[in-house]
Amino acid sequence: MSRPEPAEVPGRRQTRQRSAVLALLDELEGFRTAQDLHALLRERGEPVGLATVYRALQALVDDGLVDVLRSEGLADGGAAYRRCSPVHHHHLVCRSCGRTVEVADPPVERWAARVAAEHGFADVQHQLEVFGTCAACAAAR
Amino acid sequence: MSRPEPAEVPGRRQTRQRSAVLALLDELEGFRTAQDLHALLRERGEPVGLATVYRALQALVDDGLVDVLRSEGLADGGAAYRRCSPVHHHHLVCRSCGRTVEVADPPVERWAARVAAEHGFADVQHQLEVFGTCAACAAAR
DNA sequence: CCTGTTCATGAGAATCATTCTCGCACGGCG
DNA sequence: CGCCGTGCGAGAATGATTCTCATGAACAGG
Repeated sequence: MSRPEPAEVPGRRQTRQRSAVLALLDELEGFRTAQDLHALLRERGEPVGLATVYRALQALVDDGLVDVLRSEGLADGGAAYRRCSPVHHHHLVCRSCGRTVEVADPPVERWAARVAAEHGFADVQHQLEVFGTCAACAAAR
Repeated sequence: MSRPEPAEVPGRRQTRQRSAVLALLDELEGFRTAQDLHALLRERGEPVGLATVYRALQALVDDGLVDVLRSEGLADGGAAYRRCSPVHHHHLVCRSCGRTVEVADPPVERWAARVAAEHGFADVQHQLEVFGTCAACAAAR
């Protein structure tokens, strides 16, 4: 109950671990699981606790700096994270190599809002992910 | 209103438990978790093992008779299942009561295919879910 | 209808990702 | 410089899903 700042970004403390997580995400191109990121950090000689990685990722998601993916497009049971631009967008993800392209789509935004309104739904939000096999992976196969 | 003749798939045995799961799903309108369905079945006096519910649901998903939802729009950590029409469609889900409306959207289909093609992606598939608060729930609040 | 083979079932254990607990260390500010 | 509160880390706890394996039911052939 001693929470000074509710939903705003309270001055997140700058720590070595948090910076390391963000820096790592900046270098990676596809979605990675928390466990994955944790393993990568240790390999790099950045000892970070697993719980800390989860905490950092949640904070980053809350701050809108990272996107999370829970679809079955990847391995089951694991949420995947990726550094993203803060503006609303969707993802085109390679099923095979995980490479991701951010795409915007104004028409879908409008469509979602309209359809929701037609059915009496308010406070609308939506999720759209497109999966496929990228050119490189298709060629390799 | 709907034919009581579920698509029987070769190699799939018809058992009391499997029928019970499918019958239950036919009556429910929203997405339910596996644990939820398990509890409901026991209440109805249909003793079914939890593992069996999971197996039945997976089989139904494989056969395309049931849709699965893994988004964070609902209860945390749990996949939700729902009886669905076999044709491609998307869902408009009430965040509060779980009521679901199936919606079709040809424009999005075309858009997804086009965007994927532009980036060299093949074998495309997509997922789109819209969450909101339905009229009834908004009024109740 | 009867019987054998095979696959499904069920109870509980195992697995796996994620979250929580709690004592300790460190960042930031006075 | 020293305090206060937040972040950290290791391991335990949680909770959903999957696996194991002995038993029983479903279908096919006789």
